[in-house]
Amino acid sequence: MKELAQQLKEKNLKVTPQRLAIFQMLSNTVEHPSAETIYKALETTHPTMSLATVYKTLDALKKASLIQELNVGEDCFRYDARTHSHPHLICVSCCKVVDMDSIYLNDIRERVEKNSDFDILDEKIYFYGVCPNCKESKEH
Amino acid sequence: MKELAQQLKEKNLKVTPQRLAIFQMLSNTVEHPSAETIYKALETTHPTMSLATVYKTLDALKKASLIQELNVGEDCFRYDARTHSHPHLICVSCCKVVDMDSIYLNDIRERVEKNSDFDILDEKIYFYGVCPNCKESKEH
DNA sequence: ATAAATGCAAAACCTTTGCACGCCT
DNA sequence: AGGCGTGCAAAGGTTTTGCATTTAT
Repeated sequence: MKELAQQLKEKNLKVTPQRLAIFQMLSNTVEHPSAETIYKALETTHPTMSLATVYKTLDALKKASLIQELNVGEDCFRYDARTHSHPHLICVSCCKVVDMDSIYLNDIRERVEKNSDFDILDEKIYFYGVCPNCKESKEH
Repeated sequence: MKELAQQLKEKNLKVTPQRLAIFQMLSNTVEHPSAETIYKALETTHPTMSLATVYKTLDALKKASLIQELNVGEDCFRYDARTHSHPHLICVSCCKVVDMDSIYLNDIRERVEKNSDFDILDEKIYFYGVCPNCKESKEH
């Protein structure tokens, strides 16, 4: 994987400790955190960083296509450093958001383009259900 | 189509002029309006109706599965009286939201269930692109 | 040097909530 | 009488904005 700082530079974004910390945190998690969650996770290592900076950074990264924003139907956005379009599975019981490998739906964009008059640029696919963990706990 | 009032009654929702107006407005449009848009659209016929009532009604209809809530990535929700799960096409240029016939993606839930350990209950599928109208105006 | 990023506070925005009043049975 | 729905105002929560200061290049 390319150095995160390098990726920022290529998009003409100045490399600041705050941006690196946020980008790195997002790159190393599978949790799809919200702005608030990111802010709290970095509180100990970056105690002076403000929530506004988190929002501004997420906006910059999003516009640079270095991260993507998720809308799973909550009151806030979540963020994902995997920018390649892929479906997400959301557990309605524990609210966990899990990545799904996009290969299983590889052909659907093509199908949509064929059956609509839109030029498709992007897609967001969310499946809601019960995750394996929660299924198990319900059985007990 | 079943009478709207009848549908409300079946869900143990009292039939009020406000609820009927909102439900009817949603049933007769393909525009996927937001709460604010609904409120403004009904302003002339129901001048005393408050925005809070719109929100409360939408919540009641949603919980009764008479409408569904859409998250197309804007700052507010949109609503759709077609409750059968179907993909939506969003024009990134004019922000129009269009229904797509779900038959074109009939098999995907099945595929997701087969390739994940989730029990799938619902899905939200959004495609972002340029609609025919906007494609045309860009060419000029 | 200078253009951009940060941090703070305030504002904006959508949505929810509390409560009194009204309506209908 | 009783329970629910409405409308108003206020509150809540997330996100954005303005501005002075600091920082990166």
